[in-house]
Amino acid sequence: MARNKAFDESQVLDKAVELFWTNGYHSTSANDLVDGLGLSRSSLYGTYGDKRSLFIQALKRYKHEFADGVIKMFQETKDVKKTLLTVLQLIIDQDCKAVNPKGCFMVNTATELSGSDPEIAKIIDANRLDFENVIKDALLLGQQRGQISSKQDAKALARYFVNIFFGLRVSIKSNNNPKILKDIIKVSLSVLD
Amino acid sequence: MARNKAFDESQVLDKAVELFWTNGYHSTSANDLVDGLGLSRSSLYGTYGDKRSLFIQALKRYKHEFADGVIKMFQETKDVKKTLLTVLQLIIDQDCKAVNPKGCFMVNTATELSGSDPEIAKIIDANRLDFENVIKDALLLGQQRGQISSKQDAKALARYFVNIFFGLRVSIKSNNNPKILKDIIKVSLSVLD
DNA sequence: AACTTTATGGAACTATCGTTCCTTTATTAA
DNA sequence: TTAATAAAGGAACGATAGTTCCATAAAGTT
Repeated sequence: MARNKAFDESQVLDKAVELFWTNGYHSTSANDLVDGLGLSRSSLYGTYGDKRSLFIQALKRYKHEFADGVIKMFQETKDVKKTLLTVLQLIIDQDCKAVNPKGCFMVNTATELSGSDPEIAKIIDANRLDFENVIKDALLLGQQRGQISSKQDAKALARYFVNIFFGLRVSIKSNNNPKILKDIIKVSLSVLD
Repeated sequence: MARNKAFDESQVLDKAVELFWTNGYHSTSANDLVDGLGLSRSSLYGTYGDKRSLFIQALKRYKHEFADGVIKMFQETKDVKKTLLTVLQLIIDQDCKAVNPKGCFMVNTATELSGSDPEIAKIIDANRLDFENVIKDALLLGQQRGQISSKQDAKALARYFVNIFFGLRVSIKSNNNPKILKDIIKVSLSVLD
């Protein structure tokens, strides 16, 4: 019937994630997208809609590509403290190697757009809640098994750990000194003892 | 010799803090500044230089107006745990009342510009270090007095608390539900027991 | 092969970006 | 009161923003 697209739609979306993640929404121009994604204006707008729409698609893809993997780790955990350490270590490793760390796409977007775009704020808080819930379940299991202290409420602990993640993502942006980050992780996990 | 300015230079800078704090750097246009500050383009550029220069002046003013007050609280503290609670409560109160919470100007700027502007990243990390140091001293004093546990290193604890602050500022941006924030604070402070 | 449909390339549009410049107005020292 | 200096107002600048449109190219259907 008609001509085929000359690009892989989801592959291009990955590049969009990269661009928006690195530079944020407002600092990524339509020209940057055309150059970075390697397709023409018409294909861009024809396939993904306008800039904001593409951004939202990229944000959702980020959730599936990165956040969901971490969520799975908590769902399948045998030792929640170990998993928390692994995830925290993962966050650090990702950005400590980098020359200028990207941080977390969700966190970056929260500070840039949550105040002005309620739809985007909703996506971000839904992601936050997913983490809260899965970590809560993992902590509950750990408490039942006696692997971690039961002194504190699992839900409160889960909220606390999500907050730790958020903080680390910010800390890393202006100072990715591993020593500082190691200190933070060590103290953060001590609430489980 | 010459005509006087028709505006209070530091009062206008306060308005600039408000604008950049609320909307960020890229989302605050030159027109927004002209409208919001209430002075003409020529006065704006003549007095503060270009947009980036004004932004940096606003960021530094924010530090003096807001951060320095908190720093003083730690310097004069008699009970570091109580002061930490007060400050955390202060952060929450500021943004829980608001319709769309502004978060922290430093944190917002870290995620928006630290990756692309090293000079600004330096200002932000200097601020972070100021907090780390003053909280560390306060914690040391608390440990010497036996008011808080000495199980953990004061410097590591201080780094941890700065990270908690950062996290809260992000958490608030997309969900300023006080219950969540209360949970976070409660668990966060438990490391001092 | 003709027709229909969609993708592509790129020119072009309006609006807005940050900034500059010039004229007019005000102030104060001489 | 005049000369010197700086502030204010606002038009205007070139550059870039995001987006649309149209002519052309390609692919599948009949």
